[in-house]
Amino acid sequence: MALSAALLAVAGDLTHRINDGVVARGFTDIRPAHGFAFARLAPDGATATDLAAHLGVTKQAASQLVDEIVRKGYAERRPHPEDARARLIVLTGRGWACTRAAEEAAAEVVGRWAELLGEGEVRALRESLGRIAPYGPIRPAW
Amino acid sequence: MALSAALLAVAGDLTHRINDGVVARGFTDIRPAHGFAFARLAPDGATATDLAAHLGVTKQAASQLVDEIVRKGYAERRPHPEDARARLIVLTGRGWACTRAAEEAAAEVVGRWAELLGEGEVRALRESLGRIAPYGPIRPAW
DNA sequence: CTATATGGTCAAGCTACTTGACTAGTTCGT
DNA sequence: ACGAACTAGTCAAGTAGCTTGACCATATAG
Repeated sequence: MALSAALLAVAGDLTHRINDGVVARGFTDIRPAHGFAFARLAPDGATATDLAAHLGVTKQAASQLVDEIVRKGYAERRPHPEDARARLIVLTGRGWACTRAAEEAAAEVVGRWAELLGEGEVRALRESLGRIAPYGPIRPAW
Repeated sequence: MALSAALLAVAGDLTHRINDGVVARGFTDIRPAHGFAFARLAPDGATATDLAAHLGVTKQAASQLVDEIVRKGYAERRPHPEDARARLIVLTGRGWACTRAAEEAAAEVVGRWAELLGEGEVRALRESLGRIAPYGPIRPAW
């Protein structure tokens, strides 16, 4: 199997399994895309435009996504401390809980890889992928 | 950076770069999803239902995708030799050319990785990913 | 202090998917 | 061998998540 095909197959499977794990932990109303958004919001919040750039979509699409996660109680819009035009989107408690659930689910999958490959090989994998990972937006796979 | 995040970032980037490479080679009217379809059709053709299972979508969606690539000249529907209900979808010359273009583009990206990591590490990467790659459908990343 | 750029919203439209209902052909059970 | 159940594919309608375009409010540069 070609490297690129294997990589895409593993990535698709990983996304799917993380989503399943998050759903299994009781967060049934979100999609994988939201997880990528949460990852950007997690440290200190972000503006809708930041989020748009991170996800590689228009700011309108990002704004709609924010509407949704706000409506579902995962985040809230606050006035931005330094720019009266902007809003700072921050995770709520529920948002953080969901983020932790995603991390647990991801760790579970990686744990299964460790059983197949061994710890050393998993470390090497992380190391290699980390060195070729891009800086730009995290896009959906297609 | 976490392993799962790095993997998804690399996969998203790879998909995007392959698509760019395919477009640069003159195939401007297709999307990454079509490439996954071509991969399934390439050896000996497949039925729409096979394709649906491979892509993880409904057969109606697969059928619509087939409509599109037939209309654009990448594939054609033939009567199935063994089942009068079914149609065998096979690539045309243009479909094969596009598939080769995608392989070239993928090889180009992997070549860049080899510059960053070295040949040995790329081999190890392929080996590791091959061992954790799933058998099921190749899904879009989300 | 005017001109231009930027953050965000509103509205409308598009596209790739979905669900549901159906026809034509195949396979299984007796 | 014949009817029941299953399977390949299509037609039609609906939906979700994105897009483009127009716009307002605030910020920044000349």
